[in-house]
Amino acid sequence: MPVKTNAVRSSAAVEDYLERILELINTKGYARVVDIATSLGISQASVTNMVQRLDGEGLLNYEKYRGLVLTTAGETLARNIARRHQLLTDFLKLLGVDERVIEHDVEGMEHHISPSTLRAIEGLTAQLKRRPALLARLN
Amino acid sequence: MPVKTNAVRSSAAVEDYLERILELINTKGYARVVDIATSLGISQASVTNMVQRLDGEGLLNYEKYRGLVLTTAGETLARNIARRHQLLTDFLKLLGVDERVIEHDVEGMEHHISPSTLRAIEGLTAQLKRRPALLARLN
DNA sequence: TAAAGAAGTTAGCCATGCCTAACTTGGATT
DNA sequence: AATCCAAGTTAGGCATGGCTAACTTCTTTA
Ligand SMILES: [Mn+2]
Ligand SMILES: [Mn+2]
Ligand SMILES: [Mn+2]
Ligand SMILES: [Mn+2]
Repeated sequence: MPVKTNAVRSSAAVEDYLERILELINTKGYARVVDIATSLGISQASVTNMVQRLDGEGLLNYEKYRGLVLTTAGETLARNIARRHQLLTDFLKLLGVDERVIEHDVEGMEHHISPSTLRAIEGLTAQLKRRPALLARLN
Repeated sequence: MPVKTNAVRSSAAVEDYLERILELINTKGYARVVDIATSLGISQASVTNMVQRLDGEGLLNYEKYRGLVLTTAGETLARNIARRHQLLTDFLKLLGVDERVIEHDVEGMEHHISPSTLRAIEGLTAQLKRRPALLARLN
């Protein structure tokens, strides 16, 4: 029978951690506690704490003093939030919003986008890329 | 000389309270603790607590056991978040997102929209309302 | 191989924002 | 005016997610 993957209920903080961990792994090949801390602008102690929690929740495998790898569940969540981040960024770039503002706003908004809203903005973004007519003089 | 209104740093929770209080006042004429609690789906105790805090922060005037009114600062904040809520709702409605999903997503997203992002989406929404051509077949 | 420094962990703390249970207040009913 | 009950408040607790300070482990270097 098909395996029912329990929809993990993840907070904004959890999503930010997973997203950043995946990004570090993709760019550096690994994600150390110190890297995660620096990248998120928080203390190493906070990262250690969260990493232990995520291990307990089965989102990553963590070996004390060693390192961590995302589980399948963790990577799925990470890719999912990364997708929302990317789409929102694309969309706002299209609208000509300043890069710094985009980063700030997307970092918050990305955690509140349901699948159907995501699809709608995705579709609109695609249309706008094709016909950028009405993008002139937006702000 | 011009009065510099200190930009009050408000959390998502504070914005939700203020927005709801303004809405209650606009529709019922007043905002009782029990109304706010029911409307936000939280306990009266939590509301009492927050209301006392908002009073301390000068966002409303609160008289124990009596009632409360928004200060100018509080009402400004309330109108501001209400505006973000309305715009996002309009925008997603235009995209054909389901009402329930809109409500859910907007309630979260509204707290992460900078002024320039707001203006950009505002402009886009206006354009789309004028030429709804590319809104066909979005989802 | 021993020491030093970087990385990681633990302990204890704090703010936010929610809860329930128990108590108080005030307005309506009689 | 006494009583009742809805509304309001207080006390105490909990989860989340930060922090610093102090300690431990690992790695690199002399
Ligand atoms: Mn984020
Ligand atoms: Mn992100
Ligand atoms: Mn909200
Ligand atoms: Mn709202």
